[in-house]
Amino acid sequence: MSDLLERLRGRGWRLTSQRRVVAEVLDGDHVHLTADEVHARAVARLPEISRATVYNTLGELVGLGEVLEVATDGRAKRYDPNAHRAHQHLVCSGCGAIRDVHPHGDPLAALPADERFGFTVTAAEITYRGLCPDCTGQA
Amino acid sequence: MSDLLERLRGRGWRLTSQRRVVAEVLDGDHVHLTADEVHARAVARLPEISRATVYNTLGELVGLGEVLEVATDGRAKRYDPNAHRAHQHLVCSGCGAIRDVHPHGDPLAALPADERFGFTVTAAEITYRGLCPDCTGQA
DNA sequence: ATCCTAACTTGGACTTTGTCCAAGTCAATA
DNA sequence: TATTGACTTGGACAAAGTCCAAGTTAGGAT
Repeated sequence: MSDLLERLRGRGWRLTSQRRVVAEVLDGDHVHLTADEVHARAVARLPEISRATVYNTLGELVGLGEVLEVATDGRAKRYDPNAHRAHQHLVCSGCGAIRDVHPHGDPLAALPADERFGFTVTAAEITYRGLCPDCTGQA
Repeated sequence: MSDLLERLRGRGWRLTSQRRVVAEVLDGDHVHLTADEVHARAVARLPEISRATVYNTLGELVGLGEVLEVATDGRAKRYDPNAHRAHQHLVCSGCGAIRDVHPHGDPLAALPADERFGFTVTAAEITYRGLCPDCTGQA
């Protein structure tokens, strides 16, 4: 993730301790935290960081294309640092767990021209739903 | 939509004027209203209907499988009465317009077993994004 | 036809998630 | 190390939705 910070500094970002902490919190695979979760973890490292700054920083990272915003339910948005490899999401209907997944083929290809209604279609987001191993038993 | 009301009555629904109005508002193709929009249109027909009842009724219709809840952005959920024919959604990034679309092939088939992480996968929701004809020119 | 009652509706308070702003602080350049 | 514009802060505000006690009513029972 420190390469991320370097990259952002190259883009004129001022490197504050708050931004560093947010970037650190988002580091890793299969990370899909809500803004509040990011804030909670950031506070653990930098107690005085404010909610507003976390929202600002997340918004900037999304705008810069470094983090994806994922809305898998009607609740809080989640932030996914895995923005540089195309992927989709698999969500557990029981506990809400999320995994990054890689379906094969181009999802856009499945939408025929006569179903595009004149739109210029540029992306397809897929949410696969099911029960994770832990939740399959219970229910 | 009156067949819907009959069906629900068969399931023990009490047929109130409020529920009838909500069902009427949701009638049609390519309908993707937010709860507030449903409320506004319901009020036009039945001025004293409350927001709480609209939320209750929408929640019941979703629970009964008669209406789909669609969250295409991080904003308000939308309610789609076209629950009985499988379809996906095409959303305009400019103005938010939504169309029902029917990609071919089974979206689930594109997710290989080794990308399922032990989940029992039951559904795939696809959101295609792009610009509608009206928004393609501007931007 | 009318009565009864569980089911439904209501309005308002409350929660969650997120945005906005004026005032204070600080990273980075000179 | 002084300066300054970018950044951060906390609190007020807004949008979307939930919850609840009290009042109303659809529809079966009489």
